[in-house]
Amino acid sequence: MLKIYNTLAREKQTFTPIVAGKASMYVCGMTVYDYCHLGHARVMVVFDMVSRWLRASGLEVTYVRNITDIDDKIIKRANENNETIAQLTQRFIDAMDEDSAKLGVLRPDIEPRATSFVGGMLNMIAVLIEKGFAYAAANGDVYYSVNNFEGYGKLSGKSLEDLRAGERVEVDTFKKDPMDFVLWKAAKPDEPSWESPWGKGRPGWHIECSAMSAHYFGAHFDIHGGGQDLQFPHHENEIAQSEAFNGAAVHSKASHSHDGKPCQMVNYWMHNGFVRVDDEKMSKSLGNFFTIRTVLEKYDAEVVRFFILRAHYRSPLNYSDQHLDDAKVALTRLYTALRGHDVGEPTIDWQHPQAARFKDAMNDDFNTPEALAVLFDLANEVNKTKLAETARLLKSLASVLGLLQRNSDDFLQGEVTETLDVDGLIQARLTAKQSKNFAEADAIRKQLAEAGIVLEDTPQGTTWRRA
RNA sequence: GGCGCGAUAGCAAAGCGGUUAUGCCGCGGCCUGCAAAGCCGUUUAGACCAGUUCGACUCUGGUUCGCGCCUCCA
Repeated sequence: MLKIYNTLAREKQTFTPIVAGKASMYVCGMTVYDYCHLGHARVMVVFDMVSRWLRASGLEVTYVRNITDIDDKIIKRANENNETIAQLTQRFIDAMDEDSAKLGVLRPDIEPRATSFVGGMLNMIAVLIEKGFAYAAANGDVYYSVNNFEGYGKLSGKSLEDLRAGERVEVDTFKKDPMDFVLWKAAKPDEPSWESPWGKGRPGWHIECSAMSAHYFGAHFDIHGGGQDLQFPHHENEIAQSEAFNGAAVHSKASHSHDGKPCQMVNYWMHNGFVRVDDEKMSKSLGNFFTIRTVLEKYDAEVVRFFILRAHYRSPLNYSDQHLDDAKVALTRLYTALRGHDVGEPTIDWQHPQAARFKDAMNDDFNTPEALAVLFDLANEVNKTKLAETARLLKSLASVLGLLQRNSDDFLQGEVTETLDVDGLIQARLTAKQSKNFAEADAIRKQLAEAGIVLEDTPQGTTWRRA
C-alpha cells in the first residue's frame, strides 16, 4: 500500500486513485527565461521518481508538467536580450530538455505550454466572474475575490486574517481586498497580448495551471506536485480558481457542486523540499543558484541524480562540492559491485526479502534513502557472493530509481579521451611485475595515478577507473 | 508579528518505544610484491529540560537554535 504525505491533510495517507488502476499527476514546471538550476533539477528528478514508482506499482500514469512561456520575467528578459519571446522561450525549453535528459528524467506524458491554453483561461475567468468569484477592475485587470471562496487558505494553513496582518501585501487601489490576486492583466504598450472581453491583456500566472490541469484532467485528479515555495500563493490560488470554477455560484454553497458533494480539485498535494546553499534556499532572487549545466561540467549527471535521491524528497538538501564528491564515491561503490556482471533486462522478484524491503521503503512516502540503503546491502552481497542473480536484482531495483543503468565501465572510466595508452601501460606494468621489477611497475602505476587513473588488480586481470 | 518544518555520530542521511540503518571519512585485520578494490571488525549519535513508560533517539509538554512561507520563486 502506497502512502503519500498529503500537504492538504498534513499527514501520510494511503493512496487511492480516483479511477482504479490509473493515476493522474500534474506538476508545476518551469518558467522558461533562464537555465534551470539545481532547485529545478530536484523537482524534475523527484517527480520523475514518483511517476516511475507509480508505474512500477502497476498504475497507468498520466503525468503532465506544464511550461510557463508567458510572464513578466520572460517579457523583460526577451527585451533585454533583444530577441522575441518565442525565441527566448524555445531556447530555454531546449536547454531544459537537454538538462533533464542528462539527469535521467523521463519526459512527462504531456508538457503543455501556457500560451496554447489562453482560450481555456479566458473561459475560466468568464465563468468565475459569472459565478461571483471574480471582478473586472477599472484598470482593465481582472481579479479573483478571495473573500468569496470559503476554503481560501486550506492548503497553506493560512487565514485571510493572518495574511492581511502580515502587512507585506502591496496596496493596490483597484483591488477590493489586498489579498485578491490577478487573473487577467491589462496589456501595457509593446507587450504581447490576447483579445479578451475585458480588453487586451495576458493571463495571470495562477490561472494557467488551473486551465491546463482542467484541460487534461477535468475537475478532479489524483496528485498535484511542485516545489514547497509554490504552496502559497500559487497552489492555494489554483484551488480557489478550480474549485470555484467547478462549484456552485457564490452565496449558494461556494465550494460545493450541485449534488452537494465537495468538488475537490486534487486528492494528494505533494511538495518537495528546497535545495539549499549554506543553509539558505537556493533561488534566483538570492542569486545563490547553480545551474544544472554548470554542475554537470564538474560532476557526472547520474551523480547529481543520486545526490538528489539520497535525501528524502521533503527534506532540505544542502548543495556543496563536498556532498557531490561524497555522492560520487558512494555511486562508485554500487557500480563497482556490478562490474563484470552482464545481467540483461531488469526483472524483479518482489518476494525477495531485499526487494520487499525496497518496496516497503518506496511505499512509505517514497523513502528513497531507505531504498538506496537496500541497494548498498545488495552490493555488499554481490561483492561477497559474486552471484549474478543478486547483481541482477540490484540493477533491476536501481532501474526503478533511474540509476545504475549504464555499463559499469562507462561510469567508472568515462569517455576515453586519453593521450596515454592506458592498456599499453597496464601491459607494460604486468610485464614488469612478472619479472619482479616492482620499481618499474610502481612507476607506471604512479604515472597513471597522476593522470587520474586508478589501477585495480583482480584475479581476472588489471582494470582501471577514474579517480 | 502570524503560520509551518526541522535539530541523529567527523560529514551526509533513514527507520524504529527495547534488537547492525546506509554511504563517506577514521582506526585495526584479511587479501595484495606493495597498493587499489573488496571482505571482516571497530571508534564517533540522537540540541536542552521535564513528563509518560519496566524501558525513549523514537510518545507528550516546555526551552533554545536553525530554516521556510506570509512578495516573484521549483
